[in-house]
Amino acid sequence: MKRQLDRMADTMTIGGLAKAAGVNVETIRYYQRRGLLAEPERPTGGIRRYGTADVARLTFVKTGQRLGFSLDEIAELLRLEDGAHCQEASTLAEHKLRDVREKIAGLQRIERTLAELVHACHERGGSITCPLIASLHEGVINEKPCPPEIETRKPRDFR
Amino acid sequence: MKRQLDRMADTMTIGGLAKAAGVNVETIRYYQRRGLLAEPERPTGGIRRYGTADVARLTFVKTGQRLGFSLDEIAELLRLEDGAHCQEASTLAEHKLRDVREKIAGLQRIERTLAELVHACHERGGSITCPLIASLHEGVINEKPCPPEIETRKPRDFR
DNA sequence: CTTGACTCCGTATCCAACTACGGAAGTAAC
DNA sequence: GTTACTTCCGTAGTTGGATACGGAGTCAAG
Repeated sequence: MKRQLDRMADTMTIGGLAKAAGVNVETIRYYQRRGLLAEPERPTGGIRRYGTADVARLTFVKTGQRLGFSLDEIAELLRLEDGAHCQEASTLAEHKLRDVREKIAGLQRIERTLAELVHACHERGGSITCPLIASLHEGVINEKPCPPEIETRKPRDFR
Repeated sequence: MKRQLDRMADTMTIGGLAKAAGVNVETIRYYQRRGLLAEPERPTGGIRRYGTADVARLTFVKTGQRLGFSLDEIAELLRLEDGAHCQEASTLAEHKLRDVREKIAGLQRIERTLAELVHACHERGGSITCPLIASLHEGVINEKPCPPEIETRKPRDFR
């Protein structure tokens, strides 16, 4: 699918690349530091130029994030980028899928409990205490206290 | 429900309170700094004592967290703790419920896409490229690109 | 009266993924 | 050739919710 476009037009400055990919300049630098994006050579004291391959790279990263992958995981996917490692790549995706499903299940438990409490608050006939507040005191659990705690370390909200 | 227990037995040290409430000592100090838990007076150069009311407070906080409230929101709920503000409290819960539902919806979109990609990876007959990797290049979106971006700021995974 | 466990307190560090800042140097338009 | 924007680069700050550290003080048992 790609032609000699590759070497053709490395014409953008970092600002242009940022605009083209819809990210912040600082984010690009950050990705370079993290090794997610190569830093092109710069012509003796001049300014680096970027091309469509770099836009593609950023698309890859951002898409990965939208799917819930961390930057480290995306780095791994980039290692497998040649397409010859479909097995490994999809295994990674399966792990992620499991994570996502667990997260959904957890949130659904929260949802049920919150919905019940809100409902109870609306229903309460002249009861003195607020059902929500009361439940917080009593330590409402929505059955299943999250067994051995699958510690997913803060994978920031996808954007 | 509460009797004069209140003033009765402020017998625990911070370590005992931590054990009783199932949290770390440092967490208690942290909550004190954040104003979520009062610091009892300490008898001239002595050691502070805590009681059942403090355990209850910690239960309240931890339960709130399990329901997805941030510490700031929990502080707000504590302000409404007297039970006379059921209206306000449940409004807060309704907001949270909306957040949670949005989060679930977002994760479900991710889930669908990931599941499709994993499936495609398994199905692919001799195709050269890995469908997952290809999709990342193409910028897979699972319809609905998250319109004005509801920026929920990192509400750490509930424990 | 010493040992060991705990408390107190302030400050520093962690995680992920950025974002911001400041000074120097390059580049582009007038 | 001056003004105005960028780029480069290193470093520091942000967010939320803790956790860790280190030195000094306290307390109970032996």
